[in-house]
Amino acid sequence: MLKLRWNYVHSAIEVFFSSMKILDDRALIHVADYFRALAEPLRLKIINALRDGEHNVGELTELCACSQANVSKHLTLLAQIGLVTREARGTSVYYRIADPTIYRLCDLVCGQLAQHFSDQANLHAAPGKRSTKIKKLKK
Amino acid sequence: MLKLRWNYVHSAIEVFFSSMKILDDRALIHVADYFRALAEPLRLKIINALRDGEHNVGELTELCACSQANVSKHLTLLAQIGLVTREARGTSVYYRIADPTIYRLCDLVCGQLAQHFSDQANLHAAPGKRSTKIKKLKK
DNA sequence: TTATTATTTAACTACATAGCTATATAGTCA
DNA sequence: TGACTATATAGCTATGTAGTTAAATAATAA
Repeated sequence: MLKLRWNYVHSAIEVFFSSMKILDDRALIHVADYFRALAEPLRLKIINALRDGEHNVGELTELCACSQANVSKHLTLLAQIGLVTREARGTSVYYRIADPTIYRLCDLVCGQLAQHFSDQANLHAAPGKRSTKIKKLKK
Repeated sequence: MLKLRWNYVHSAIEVFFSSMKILDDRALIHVADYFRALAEPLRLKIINALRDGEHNVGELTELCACSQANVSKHLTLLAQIGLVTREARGTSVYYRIADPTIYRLCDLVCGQLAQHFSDQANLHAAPGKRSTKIKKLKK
């Protein structure tokens, strides 16, 4: 399974060396758009709910415990950016993850955050070594 | 070098299995905040400029070709979220990447976007197979 | 046809924030 | 001390967007 994911890592690193270092402003906008799609808790919740496979809008509304219109709007955005695919069947519309890469992104962030909070906890646990440089996460 | 990065991948995947599936709403907010920090072209530009090591605010202002106040504000945000570290030396303040993970994130997104645009190009090049489901990226 | 259900969309409000200008703060040197 | 430089911040405007409500659209069934 880990083997399976290797190609992704390899190609991603190649892309980085070939393009990331010379990213022009236009490309940065696309990358920022991609990250912005993941910068909303409800969208992450939807994405997380799609881990186990496709769901229709009603199911996702239930799973996310919010309004159906709101879920629909977020799904539209996710589809526009190519993160999910849309398939109408009967009166329902089923969405599924189009790009499993997002889970690797989320995993990396989770790992980093865990490390970050762990570091903070250690700093706070060590008297006299409290960090004054990094303020608390806003809000 | 690829070997070196392996531990990161492994631990990230472990974190995913241990925590991502049961992310509560509070955790989702933190993850979203992290992504939001990367959801701004200028911040990505700053991060990219820090690839080769530390820079002070003046240098970053020059490299990003924008106002000093704006760079400072973005750097403050990046520091708050733990992506960069701040170190005052003399009258200057030097920033450096605190979390190399972000480059792996950017690389993944770049790879995915390249794939996405490549797919779109192929779709547009194949008459009669044009996709109607996914609209163009907004704006 | 009408009724029903599922989804999308339009219109709106409230809020967050990017970028600007001007000012404040802090360190260095005379 | 004052002058100078580097950085941070306050106040402001404009823009984007999350969430809500209500209406529109689309597919199915009676």
